[in-house]
Amino acid sequence: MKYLLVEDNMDLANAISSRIRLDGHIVDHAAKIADATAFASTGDYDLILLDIMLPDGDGRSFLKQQRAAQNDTPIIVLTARSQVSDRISMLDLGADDYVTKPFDHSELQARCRAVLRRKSGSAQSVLTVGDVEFDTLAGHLSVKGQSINLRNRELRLLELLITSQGKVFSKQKLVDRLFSYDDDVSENAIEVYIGRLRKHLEGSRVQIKTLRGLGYRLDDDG
Amino acid sequence: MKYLLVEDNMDLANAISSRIRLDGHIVDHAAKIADATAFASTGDYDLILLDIMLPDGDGRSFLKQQRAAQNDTPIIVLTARSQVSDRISMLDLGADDYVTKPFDHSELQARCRAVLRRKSGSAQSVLTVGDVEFDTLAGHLSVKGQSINLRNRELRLLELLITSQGKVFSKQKLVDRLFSYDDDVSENAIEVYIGRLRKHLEGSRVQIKTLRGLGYRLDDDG
DNA sequence: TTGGGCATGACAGGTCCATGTCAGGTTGTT
DNA sequence: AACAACCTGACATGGACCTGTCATGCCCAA
Repeated sequence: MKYLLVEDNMDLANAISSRIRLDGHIVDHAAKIADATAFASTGDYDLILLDIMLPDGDGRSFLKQQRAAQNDTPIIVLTARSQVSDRISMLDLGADDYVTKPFDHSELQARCRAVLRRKSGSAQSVLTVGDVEFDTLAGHLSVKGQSINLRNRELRLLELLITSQGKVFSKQKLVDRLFSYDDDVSENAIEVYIGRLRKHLEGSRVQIKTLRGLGYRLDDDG
Repeated sequence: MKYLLVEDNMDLANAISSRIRLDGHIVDHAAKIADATAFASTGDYDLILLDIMLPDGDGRSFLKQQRAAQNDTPIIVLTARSQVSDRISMLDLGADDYVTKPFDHSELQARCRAVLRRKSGSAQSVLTVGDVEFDTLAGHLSVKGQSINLRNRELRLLELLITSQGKVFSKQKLVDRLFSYDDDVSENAIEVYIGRLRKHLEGSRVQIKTLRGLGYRLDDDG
């Protein structure tokens, strides 16, 4: 999963970011609304964590802006305890949930999971394609009943491909979704990971097709 | 578990050793019967893997020698495919099993487990002492139903103490059983590990007693 | 057949974790 | 009290694993 954290307090931002990374996710960080807007416009995020008090404006405007622009990426608002009335209006403006500061990480984690589950539609976390089963929550793959260990990056890549099974992803798109803004990574990294994933999927009906010049697609050749 | 591998072919010996170590066990290696006898006399091994063709004599003599000396450490013989008649006589001489070369590691592994299980008497692998449950096969500890993660060395130490619950182990004895001949380790390492194990056992009725000048003993204070 | 896109084995850097040592403190025995 | 045995927090080391790059070779299209 790729998170966008919008928060101007650097200490807090770093703390939250590192916890999210520990869970194996990617985080980009924006300290201003202007930056947040630029990041969000890529549409590469699965979840946005939004502080309301920001130096160049109110989180509310960002929220309105996003929803007006048809961006339905889940947004969780981080509010201070005092701003009670705000919290309700946040939900009205299209926020998916809010967490009152101070919070501990396990609470935030739980809210994130809940929101992601709600948005992804299905209550269940196990996706099945052909003879492949993928548990998005546990991050676990099994092929023909055989359990297979994936490394984190392989996992995230497979998650992308399998949740939009049949869709074509360009290498650049995959880079954008799998890496944070400031690591800059060659597209070859994607080729390498596709190769590694293919190795894991050997013997399965499910395979990753190369569309020369376009990208990759997960197919079920049943 | 501590293994003694008696094998003169260095390549094969190294291959087998490293696989055994990967399983978290200790291996000492002897290339000659003379060395093997010296090693085995310590009685610190849980299992002996014995090649028959050795430069300074026949594995048979070693086997006879050990059994005559009342050493009932399990012995698995490694034979070449041709030596058919030998294999039966091996069992008569007191071998517990044999494996014909070439074999793959999973086969050897399975035979070792089988022999160890047979020798330890109980078919079940879960030992219970007081409010502590220890699964020797899975290498897993739980205290009062709470699952606890142990590191490999802690596991092996606990395994020793719990399978001979009530017996006193001197620090030197523990070093001999937990480490291979060529790592030389201070007795302080044992003190450290006892301390770590005690931490894991906090809140349990079961505890490790210090017998000053003598060693350690696992007790159930129920 | 030529060139760009793609595949892949080998490798280097980094991170995480298990492990044993050390130093200094505590306990127990004489 | 004095000495040895023992305990323990902090640390250095090393190995295992993850990860992205590189170099090289393959493959497909024109």
